[in-house]
Amino acid sequence: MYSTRVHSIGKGGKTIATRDDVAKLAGVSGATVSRVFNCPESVSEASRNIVLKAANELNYHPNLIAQNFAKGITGNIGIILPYIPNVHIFSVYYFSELLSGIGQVTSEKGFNIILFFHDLNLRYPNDYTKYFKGQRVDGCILLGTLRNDPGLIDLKKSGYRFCLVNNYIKDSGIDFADVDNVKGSYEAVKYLVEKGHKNIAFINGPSNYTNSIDRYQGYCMALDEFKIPLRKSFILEGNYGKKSGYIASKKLLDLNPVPSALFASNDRMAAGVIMGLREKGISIPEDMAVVGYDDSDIATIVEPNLTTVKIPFFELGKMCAARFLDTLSRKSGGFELKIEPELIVRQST
Amino acid sequence: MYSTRVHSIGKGGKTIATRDDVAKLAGVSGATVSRVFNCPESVSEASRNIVLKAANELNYHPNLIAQNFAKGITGNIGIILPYIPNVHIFSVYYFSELLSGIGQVTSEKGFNIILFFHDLNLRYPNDYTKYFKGQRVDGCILLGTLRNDPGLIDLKKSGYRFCLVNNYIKDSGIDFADVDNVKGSYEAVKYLVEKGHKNIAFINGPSNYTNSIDRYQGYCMALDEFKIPLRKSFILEGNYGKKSGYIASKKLLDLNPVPSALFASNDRMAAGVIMGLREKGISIPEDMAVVGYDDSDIATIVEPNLTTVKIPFFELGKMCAARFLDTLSRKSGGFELKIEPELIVRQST
DNA sequence: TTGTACGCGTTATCAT
DNA sequence: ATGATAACGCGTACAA
Repeated sequence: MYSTRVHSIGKGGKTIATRDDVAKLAGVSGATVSRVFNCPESVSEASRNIVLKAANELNYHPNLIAQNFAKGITGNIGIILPYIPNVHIFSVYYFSELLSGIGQVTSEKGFNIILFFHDLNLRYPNDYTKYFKGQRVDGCILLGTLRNDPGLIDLKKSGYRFCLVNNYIKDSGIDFADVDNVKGSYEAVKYLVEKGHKNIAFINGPSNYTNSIDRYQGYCMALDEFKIPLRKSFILEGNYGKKSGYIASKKLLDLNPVPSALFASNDRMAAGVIMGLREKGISIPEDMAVVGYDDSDIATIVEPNLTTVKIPFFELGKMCAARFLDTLSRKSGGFELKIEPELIVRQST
Repeated sequence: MYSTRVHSIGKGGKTIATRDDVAKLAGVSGATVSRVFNCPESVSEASRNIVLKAANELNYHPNLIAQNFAKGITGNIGIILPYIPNVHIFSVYYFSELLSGIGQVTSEKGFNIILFFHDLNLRYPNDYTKYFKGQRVDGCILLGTLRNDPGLIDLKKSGYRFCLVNNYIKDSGIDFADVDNVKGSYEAVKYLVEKGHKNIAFINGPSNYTNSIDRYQGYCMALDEFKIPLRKSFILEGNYGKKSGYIASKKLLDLNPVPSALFASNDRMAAGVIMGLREKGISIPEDMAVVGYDDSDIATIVEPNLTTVKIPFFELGKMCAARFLDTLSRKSGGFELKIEPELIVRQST
């Protein structure tokens, strides 16, 4: 009888040695082979050497899938990314940085990262449970989720293990790691006010991101503190893309009064604004001061370099992953992390 | 007797239903349950309905790990990324784009992507076989590998399934998807020559990348074609970072003769050069024409916008993944893909 | 069409 | 210190 399974066939037809192959060659039981690889101190030196020699001879390596399968874990952490066809999510600064940070921590702890591309174009509410149902991950970290997404509440109810980065839902009990965007925004606007600006326009991102809401709140707080009236007409909305900043810049000069400063809720939009203003002959910062947000690589590429609010996304990713892995192994309870941003002053103000 | 295994415990202590749980509830065998999920047409409608009802009641979902384990496949494609502590690899334009492209194709085909961070600081030669030995992936795509890395030859000999992106090794039999960088570079320099430039400096990336060698070759080819002598002093080396371009720009004006044009082998270095030249009061393109490479997002952010060679990395990632998955399923033989870049003319020339 | 039974490569328990 | 052996959840050849 002959098995048609492909299991032990790999590497161009060569057979892959299993634990029991090694056991047979070494003249010991399979259990002893396992012990040599898992708790070598519980095996006599003699047996250990025989087993290691046999393992080496057969080029044996424990099958990680089988190992995890037997242990009832996967060793995989899922990362759920928003996916919109032809939008290249990795090119967005903060996703890139976050992923690098998460990847560093998880790989140090021996976990694999599995990427899931979540199609946001599907009908509401988002079903995130599908990434957990096949039990191929021990838990997931969700990036780029929307504010008050009911799918997140459903996911929480389902009992699966997950956390959010760069978003949070108050009183939901959902773990998260985020930036204190209220404070970041407040500091930026406060700085402009202290430089003597009273007419400060604000171009924000879409309101379906918690980020945007928080940044708006910080803007209001700073104005309020200095008794500067809030003008609705000064609030513009972009989509965090450069082009939307460019478009917004065209409206800026038609405002009455014309603002002397602009706060953009990310650097890309700030770059678009600067491009648009330059076309109109406005010089920065003399005619208009501009403050960005993120301190992405763009901030030191645009001319003049951007004054901006620095968000340490890489660190955020690391912290989030570390806490999440702790939580998974039940070493700790839930977590709600907020890290502090920092204002970086450059030539655009 | 009571099992301490965590297998069926998840979701906060609730039990996860298995195939045999469903079978018992439905009053059929486990095999029938499997059939309902794998080849429903081979099951009578009556049984099928009973099984589906039971499965629904128990909230049953086949365990993907166990499924693949039984089938002897993993369903995972590994992506090996160069990892250097505190260097944020995802922030590099071409990694981001490639990953997005690969991710799109693999997820469409039902594969998971597992990211591996390969520490380049370990001693030579690179051992890539470790990512395969645990048999947790069906194959790997390697990004950012170095020219003639002996570790790649070793890996090929080992018989594991893999391919390269953005690199290749001649006559090695290693599958790859790359850009025709000789041609891209040739077109860029030819364009400068045709604009009347004779003194064209070149800032290249490190020579341990095949990319760099190819771009150098294209530069030489174009000069040769127009009988322009190659000046060694015109060849500068950077590290593909903005800062290295900035540093190189300082040497540019000391050359004799002073070049009237510069070709940089990526946009980041071109941006650095422009920044440096601006400090010296050199205006672009009047005093010095600058051409970049990649057409990354930076190209339209720097002022003036960069004339550059557009590399469709996203498409490259898609093509590579598609062919690689084909190869894995033995639908096709090896592949050697080279895609054509395109010159984009903007204001910097 | 359906059920039985074995195998996948481990871990972990229990005897010895 | 070591060996048998039962899980783990599923696919599937074979028999019925």
